[in-house]
Amino acid sequence: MNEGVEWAMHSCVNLSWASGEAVTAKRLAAFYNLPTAYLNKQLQALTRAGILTSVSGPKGGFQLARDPRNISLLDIVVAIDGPDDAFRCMEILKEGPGADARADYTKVCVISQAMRGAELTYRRELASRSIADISDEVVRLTPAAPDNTRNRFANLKS
Amino acid sequence: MNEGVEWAMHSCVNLSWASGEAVTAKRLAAFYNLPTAYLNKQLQALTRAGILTSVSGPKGGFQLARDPRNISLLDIVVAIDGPDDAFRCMEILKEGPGADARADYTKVCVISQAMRGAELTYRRELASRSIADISDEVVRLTPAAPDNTRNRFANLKS
DNA sequence: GACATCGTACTCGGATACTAGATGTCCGAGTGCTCAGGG
DNA sequence: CCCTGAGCACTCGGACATCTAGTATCCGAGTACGATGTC
Repeated sequence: MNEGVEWAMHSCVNLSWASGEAVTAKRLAAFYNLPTAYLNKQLQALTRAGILTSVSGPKGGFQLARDPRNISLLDIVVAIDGPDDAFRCMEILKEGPGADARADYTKVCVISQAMRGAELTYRRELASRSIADISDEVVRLTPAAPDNTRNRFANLKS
Repeated sequence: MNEGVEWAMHSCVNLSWASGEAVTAKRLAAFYNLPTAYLNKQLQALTRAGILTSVSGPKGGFQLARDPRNISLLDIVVAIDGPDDAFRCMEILKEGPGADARADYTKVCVISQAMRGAELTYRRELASRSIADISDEVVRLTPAAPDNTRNRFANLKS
């Protein structure tokens, strides 16, 4: 899995604490000491997926496009890592004996079904957790986190 | 995910129908028109993982090392794709404000927890399905499959 | 005729190239602020 | 003093290198069969 997924999730949580202000890729990257240009690339992907909105120019930056409750972890994974399943059925059964060239072995093959089923539970789990859930849990553990984040962003403004 | 996982699973199911005879990588590859040497590499990985046993020389080949009921799909995924989770927590929080260098953010980070939880359900699902389960299901749908496979192997003996 | 030994053919095993995708970087496109100039 | 417009500084956006890991291949190690020669 793409490493940018982790960056994107943390950045989205931080953005949920930015109280509506646009935050630049530069500051988001400085927060965790990440390469700015590469993080920017991931943020672009989130923007294309409709998770973030972006504004160019001075006072520009990124912010969440919708309520954090409506942004699931799956949304982020799909945006960064693509919609394809990890297990790709290449339909090798079509080369085997008694194969039906018209059949869709992605659906018919029992192994493909089992793998798809497992990935489905995985995705359901990720779809059931939103950025807001993550934020709430973090706040429960360390209530000062949002303020710390805002202060950090303020200090990075120099 | 490594493409060899699919090959390995189909080959294990076929081996479960080989009635104890060793099958060469050459024949297993010819079955689905796969590159022999590369499939051999995957079979080696299965052997190292203790899923298959291998014998060199004439009348050599591969066979299942244990009862198909005790070979889960997860075993195969781990053998081919490695034991690492897809999501690797790089502990970027250690670069953030108020970080504790001694803490293990793989365990502490809420995002890491959520991702690990999702992958856990995924692995549980795969661990609950054995090669024997797959075989049974295939036989239920097409009872002639094992015989077809044995015949195919016999015809490939030339 | 029977046995032992050598040779041979066949298969697994790991070391070695090749290639695609992830990682990382750079420059152009777009936008709001600032400041100068004129009314 | 206020308004207008051009310049500028800053940021996003996508095109361009680099590098790891998956893909593919080849040759050596190991083993059983069979042929051959001898007793």
